[in-house]
Amino acid sequence: MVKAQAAESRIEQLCVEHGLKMTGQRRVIARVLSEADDHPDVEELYRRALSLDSRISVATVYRTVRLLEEKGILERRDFGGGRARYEATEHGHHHYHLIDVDNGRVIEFEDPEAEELMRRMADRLGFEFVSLRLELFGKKKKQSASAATPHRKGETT
Amino acid sequence: MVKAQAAESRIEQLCVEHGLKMTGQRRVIARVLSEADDHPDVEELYRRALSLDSRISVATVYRTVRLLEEKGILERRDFGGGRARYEATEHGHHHYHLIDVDNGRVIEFEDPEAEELMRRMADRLGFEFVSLRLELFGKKKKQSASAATPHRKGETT
DNA sequence: GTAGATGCAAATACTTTGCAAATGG
DNA sequence: CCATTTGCAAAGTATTTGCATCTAC
Repeated sequence: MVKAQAAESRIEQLCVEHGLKMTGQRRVIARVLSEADDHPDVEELYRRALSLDSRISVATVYRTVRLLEEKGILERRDFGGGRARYEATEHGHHHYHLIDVDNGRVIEFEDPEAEELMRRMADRLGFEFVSLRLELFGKKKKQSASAATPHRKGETT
Repeated sequence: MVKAQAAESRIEQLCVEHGLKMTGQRRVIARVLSEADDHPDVEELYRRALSLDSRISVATVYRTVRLLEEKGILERRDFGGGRARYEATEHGHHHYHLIDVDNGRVIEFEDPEAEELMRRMADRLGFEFVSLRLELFGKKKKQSASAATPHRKGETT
């Protein structure tokens, strides 16, 4: 009684839960997104999807990321440079991005205080908090006397 | 000995200080930018410039905002919606933006804590703080029991 | 006088869309 | 089956650029 089938990717599961029709193309794109640990733009998603299945067009990638964004499964990011970047929506623990201005690399970090602070700020301004966009730009320091890099989640593109 | 001439706009002064050649078009665009208290996109800057002087092309507006951004006189913003928005760089006291998700209106606010917090975060991650992009998205609350709206700077588009 | 700025239109870059053919539930 | 989705190419936006002409310094 074991289902002998290629494992459903995490994002594919979410698609099914949202009642989306799972075409071959969507399955591939969902898989690419599930396996990505960076912030690919559409062109890059298309490239990765093509390497898994050649019968995908870039228009479908555009349509799919738009759909998944509307469903709240994906989040669109803008790190400058014109093109939108995508990453899977995370449930509770939000993270933010530090962009290395010298090479464009992106480091994710968490900061529980930041959201707390901004929730209070929204409240004071008479608004209900919806979301927060927080991007830090910095240059890597040369000398590293401190070994600790707390809250660091990883470095990607 | 009084110079009888149309007052130099603040941004025009900055242009001169940066050694830019002051053409008629640049003077007009500088004036429009100096007088703006909102976050106009290129199309809007072009419209305002045209109303002061008809011999300006949109290409020049694009070229000028790019130049002024490179010189650090202007800052480019992205509030979603595809087009870049511009505002004059402020010296010391930075402000951030709260975007009303219902109507796209933008409210500026200050928060000394936010930058402090992010400077420390950058430091912990081994980076030298360069800048911070912070945008808050919210919905206006209905009932307003609190009269105080501290740090509020103004509401624009 | 001359390096640099401008206008115009064509080019680019990213994204969306119309339509006929293909397909998932 | 039939409502949806897809591919393709054309259309849309926002922005940049080549080139001849103009202009600030």
